[in-house]
Amino acid sequence: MTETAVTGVPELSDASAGSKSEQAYQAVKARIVEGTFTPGYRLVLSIIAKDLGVSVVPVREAIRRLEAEGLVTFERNVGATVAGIDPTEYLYTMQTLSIVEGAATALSAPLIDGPAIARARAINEEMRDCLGHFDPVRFTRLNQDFHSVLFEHCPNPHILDLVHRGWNRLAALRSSTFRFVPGRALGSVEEHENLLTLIENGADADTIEKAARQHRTATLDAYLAQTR
Amino acid sequence: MTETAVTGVPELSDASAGSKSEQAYQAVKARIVEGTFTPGYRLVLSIIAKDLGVSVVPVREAIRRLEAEGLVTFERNVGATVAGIDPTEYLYTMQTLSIVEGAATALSAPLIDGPAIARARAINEEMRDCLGHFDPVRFTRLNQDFHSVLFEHCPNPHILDLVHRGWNRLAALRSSTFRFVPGRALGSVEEHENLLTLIENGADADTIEKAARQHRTATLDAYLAQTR
DNA sequence: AGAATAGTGATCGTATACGATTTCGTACCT
DNA sequence: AGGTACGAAATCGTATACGATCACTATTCT
Repeated sequence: MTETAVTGVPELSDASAGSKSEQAYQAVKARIVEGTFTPGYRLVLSIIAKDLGVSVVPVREAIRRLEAEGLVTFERNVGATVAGIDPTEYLYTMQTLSIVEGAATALSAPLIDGPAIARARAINEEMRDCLGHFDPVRFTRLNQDFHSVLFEHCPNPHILDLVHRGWNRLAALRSSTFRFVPGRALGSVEEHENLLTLIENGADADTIEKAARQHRTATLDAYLAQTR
Repeated sequence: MTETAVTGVPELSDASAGSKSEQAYQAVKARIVEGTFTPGYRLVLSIIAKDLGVSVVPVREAIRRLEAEGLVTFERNVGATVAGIDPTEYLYTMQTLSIVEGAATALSAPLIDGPAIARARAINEEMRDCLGHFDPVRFTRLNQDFHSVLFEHCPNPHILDLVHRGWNRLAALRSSTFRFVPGRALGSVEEHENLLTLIENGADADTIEKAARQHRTATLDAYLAQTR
């Protein structure tokens, strides 16, 4: 019926994946990550089903999958809401992310070649440019690109998956809990450069892991200092 | 005739939780972890539904949740099978587990009090006893108990969750891929004792993390040496 | 005989319908 | 006036039915 009733969110049914469960999963996930559905938002199965032009069964399945990823909380006979209102969750997520990102960086480091480092460095310089004009969205996106380059050859897909899940959680939290910390951005860029140098020089895994971990921890500390 | 069919509904095995999705989830998960459903086992929705006395919809949902946890692989219009036939998966899982267990141990260490250490040590001594009579099942169970004591006060639930997921994956793999390595058991017990001493003496987080990580890595190495 | 193809059975995918549970508003009682 | 009990609306939970897709087999053409 209401095929394109949802405007402003173009790609919902055209999601290349075959099954409607998959479409629903991708659609809801995208809305959470991009901030359309903010933490605490009530996800009513029937409404989402109607918006997406599918039945409730595939939507229900999608919600459950999102629950398994920690993006949604689900209560029997009550309903689903977008997770992540609690600042404590932010702390847990950042801590976990510091660990898995550290490991992912250390594992990837030996496999990063010259061109990849050059690409990462270019992205980082773009980030440095961003510092002048206040643009948190762009900065965050570039930050993710930077780390994506570092991880693209990570030999352990499980760890990479954990990193992506952490990023998704953060994206969901960002819109409400997390606020861009201006004073932190410069340090972040410097640490990136630092990390690249370590990788270039073939530093040992332990050093790289520690540096990557602290890079994430520093962001957490900055957040804590700001909210105090 | 079938109007009062409700009275004759057979028990859903050992299920306990409320919704049937949950029951199906727990039931299938238990069968995978305990080894009734071995890797490669074909999970036909309709058969499982019939076995459990429920419809296919909740079973389908349960399977998808298990897929998200990595215990099941699912292919559209083909079916679901118990995951984990690939030895490479074993490697990935062990590597990931070494990282998250290491972090969990380091985070928990400062919170482990005297009685807990005593309990862990008692379990470890039981494991030492096991070395004489060949009993891999009991050994594995005690090993899990040992680490559970260490982690029971882990301040970050996300990390703890990752540990448990890893354990579940291993349990699913164990029955086929993994074989008990007799020569490794003694080393494992020694490392446990080592770990306890470190914790008792208040060693710094880095040392403990590294020790815990190597404890897991050593098992992986032993497996690799054996299969060569 | 070998390969391509059409037919058949099995299994998944989703829509619809109905039942179960919770929540919230309203009226009643104390 | 405050609290409690009842009832209606909303929402989730699951069974059933039917359609779509895939694997496998038998048949036919070259």
